[in-house]
Formats: sequence, C-alpha cells, structure tokens
Amino acid sequence: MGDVFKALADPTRRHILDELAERDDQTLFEICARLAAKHQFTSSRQAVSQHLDLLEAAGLVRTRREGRYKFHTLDTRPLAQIAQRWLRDKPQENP
Amino acid sequence: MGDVFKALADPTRRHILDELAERDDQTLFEICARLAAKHQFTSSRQAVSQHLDLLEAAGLVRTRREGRYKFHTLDTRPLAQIAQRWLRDKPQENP
DNA sequence: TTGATAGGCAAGTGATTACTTGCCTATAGT
DNA sequence: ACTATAGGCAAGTAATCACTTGCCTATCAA
Repeated sequence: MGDVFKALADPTRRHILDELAERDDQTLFEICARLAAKHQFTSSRQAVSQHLDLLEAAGLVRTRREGRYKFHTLDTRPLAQIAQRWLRDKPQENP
Repeated sequence: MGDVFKALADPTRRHILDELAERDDQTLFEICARLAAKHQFTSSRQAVSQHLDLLEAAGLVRTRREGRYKFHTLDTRPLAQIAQRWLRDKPQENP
C-alpha cells in the first residue's frame, strides 16, 4: 500500500500516469515517444520500462499482452483513498 | 508542487502526518514521544526534525514559534488536489 | 548565574534508487 | 529463413535519501 506513495514520488512516473490518463492501452514504445514529444524528457526505453514495472507493482497500471505488444492501462483505484487519509472533518480556511 | 509527492513517499513522514492529524500544535519532542509509543518507530530527534523540515517545505506542515517551543500543525490543503490529477470522468469498474 | 530543556546546523555514512549498458527472447513481416 | 520490431533480464554506476554524530544557540526555571 505504501508502494503507491513511492510510485508517485518520481516525476517521470507521474508523467507516465499523465500520459496513460490521456490515452489507455499504450505500448512501451508509444509511451516513450509521447514522453519525448510532450516533455523534453529523453528517457530511455529501459528506464521507462522499469518505471512501468514499478507502477504495475503499485497497482496503478494494468497490462495486457497481445502478440508482441504489451498494452498498459491506468488503474486509478489505488489513488482514490490515499489523499483521504489525512483529510479530516475539520475544514481548513482558504488561503 | 512535486515536493508533496516526495514528502509522502516516506513511511515515517506519513506517520508524522497521522500524528498531526490526530492532534495539532505538537512540538518536536511530543511528536517523537508519540511516534515511539504508538509505533515501534524509534526515530531520533534529528531524524524527525529533518522530516518536519521537509514536510514544511512541501507545505504540509505549518509551524509557530512560542518561546522555546515550536508547534507543528498539519495543513491538508496541498493534499486536496494531488489525487484528483489522474481521476478522470471515465468511471472505473469495481473489483 | 547555573543547569536543564527545546531546538538548530552541518558534515559524514549507509542504503536505496534511477538510469545505463549489454545481451537475450519472442513475435511479425518479407 | 532472414530481418526488424517489441520487449525482457541482469549487472554496474551515479545520485539521492534517511539517518547519525557532534557541537552549538536560545529560552526558562532554580
């Protein structure tokens, strides 16, 4: 469960989640290409692959094999609870 | 802004936030004592102090000086948005 | 003023982490 | 069969991070 927090700690992984939030079922190479295009992030294939493994271990990404393609999909369920943990009934004043 | 995610990545810091969510305006020593009591966490004073600095830099903790005491208070405002980032309109099916 | 309490600063250490490098497997097109 | 494409595995490197260690300042009580 703490894996979700660790997974979100890295900016590259957050960009990957952004990418998957925009479009589901992307392959590793698609994600790499889009990361390089949108951000100036020149992350290598292996780096992104390891990030995806970590995101999958945290339950934030689900994968599906199809031939030589592996599609990655965002799973937002683990995100729902994490912020609620410290949000108390006591409302906070606005800035 | 990414500091919030990094701040939440460490389990000790999450325990500190738990502690401050239960009771506001705690000093460094109070937090240390409560961490040691509730969890088996034997974190040193300096370790907790550095965690509090990091939490304050992330905007999750606000401090107030009073004589030789420094009181720490939880600020939940940065937490409100972080999970929303990837929560799309597209609803996800239940497990 | 002396001693105790609350906290701060900064260099150093050990572990974790992000990323690279090199090579290997499998599927698909020709 | 041959080649290109999509991806995997594992060891090594460099940077980050959590924590320690040692000493210092400030406030308060006696």
